Amino acid sequence: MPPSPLDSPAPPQRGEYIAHVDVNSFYVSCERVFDPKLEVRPVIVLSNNDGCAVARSAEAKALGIEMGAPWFKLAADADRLGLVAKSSNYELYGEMSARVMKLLGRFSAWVEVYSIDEAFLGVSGTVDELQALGEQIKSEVFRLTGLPVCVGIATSKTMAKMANKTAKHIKELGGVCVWDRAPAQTTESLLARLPVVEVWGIGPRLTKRLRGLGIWTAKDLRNANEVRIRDKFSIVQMRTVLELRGIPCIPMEEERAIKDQLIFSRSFSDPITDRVGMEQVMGIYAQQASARLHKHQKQAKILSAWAMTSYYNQHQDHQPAITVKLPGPTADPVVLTRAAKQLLPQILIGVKYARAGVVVMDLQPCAMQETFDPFISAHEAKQIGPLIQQIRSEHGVKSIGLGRAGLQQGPAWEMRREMMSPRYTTHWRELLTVKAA
DNA sequence: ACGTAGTAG
DNA sequence: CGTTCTACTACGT
Repeated sequence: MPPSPLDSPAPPQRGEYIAHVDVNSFYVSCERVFDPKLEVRPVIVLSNNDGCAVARSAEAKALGIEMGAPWFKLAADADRLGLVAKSSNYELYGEMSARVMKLLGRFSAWVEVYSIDEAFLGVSGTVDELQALGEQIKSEVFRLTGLPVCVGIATSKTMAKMANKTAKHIKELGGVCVWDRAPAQTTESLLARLPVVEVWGIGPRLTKRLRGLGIWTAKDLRNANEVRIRDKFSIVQMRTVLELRGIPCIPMEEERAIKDQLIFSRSFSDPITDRVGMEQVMGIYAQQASARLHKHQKQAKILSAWAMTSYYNQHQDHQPAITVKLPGPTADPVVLTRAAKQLLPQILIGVKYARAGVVVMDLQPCAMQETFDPFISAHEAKQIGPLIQQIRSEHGVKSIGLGRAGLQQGPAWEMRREMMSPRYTTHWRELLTVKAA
């Protein structure tokens, strides 16, 4: 039956929705909770090594400070601008995150923790009920943690993210945006003004290629032929097109009990140009990976190691990498170190390597039972890894280490603070040597 | 199965 | 001179 002006208003439709909750400038907001003087000032939080800005307050953004802006370019002007920079305090952020996520569990039994400061919630109701729910989430999180969040609610994850972005940008919304509650005219114009790079899942490379197809805005992408998009790009981008139409294609996920891989990688304060230096790095990184595997009670079946020159090094570009099948599932530092050092033959003398990393993959939980395994290594059987961890916890992390990674007087790069992540570095730079094999 | 590309936060 | 770190999915071979 065609609608007529005499019809009573449609009864409010209850529907299944997804709420996206995101803490505003998360790291900065955490700092502000414990240091209110930072309110109203432009504040940034720096990455490891105090390398670049990874979180910016609204005031800092207003100063034109970009995400990833290198601190060395900002430091000179900081005083003049009244800019406050803080080094990362990941322990603090992790704990604040846990508080927020626990709170969100009160509003939905279906919470997917997407990142340290974001979650998706399965919710349902009329758009007005959802508006009230969003406002309640926002005020309760603030009341109980001191952290400001925005809430976006829509029928797909991509649109929930879009709604959240809208809530952040249009301050009249008060930090909550229920997409379907806004007049179509409004949402259409929002999509038409939003550059396609702002869409969740569309990065700079895809943006360039999409422009070649005449797709510049979120609206252009939504209206694109999804099959054509799939053929030109991949199934992922086709899903994005459908999600922009409000059709959920990205399911809510269970918490991943077992991560697929674990990475330890760092940039060096000074480049490494020889195999001895790289050998030491591989030893340290492999032992870090081992420690994390132990902590999570996991074992790995595959190890990759890689090194690379700086992205900014115009003269050299070398990215050696290896992948090694481990003799069996293991977290043993001796086995992992030996595997990681297989990268060394590929290291070219004189090339300035700027970073390196160790990746362990194909992770599985440690078997609880003590099974007979003819392939288990001698060190593993003797539990060298757990022993090292225990000694470190009792005598400090500088007390013990394997091979070159245990040298207390390492080469210059090792002593630079830039080598270290804010939490772990203060520990593992002070290792001693022990012969384990 | 493995290496590469791209993306997110 | 110098620009983070971790983790995922998809694709090509």
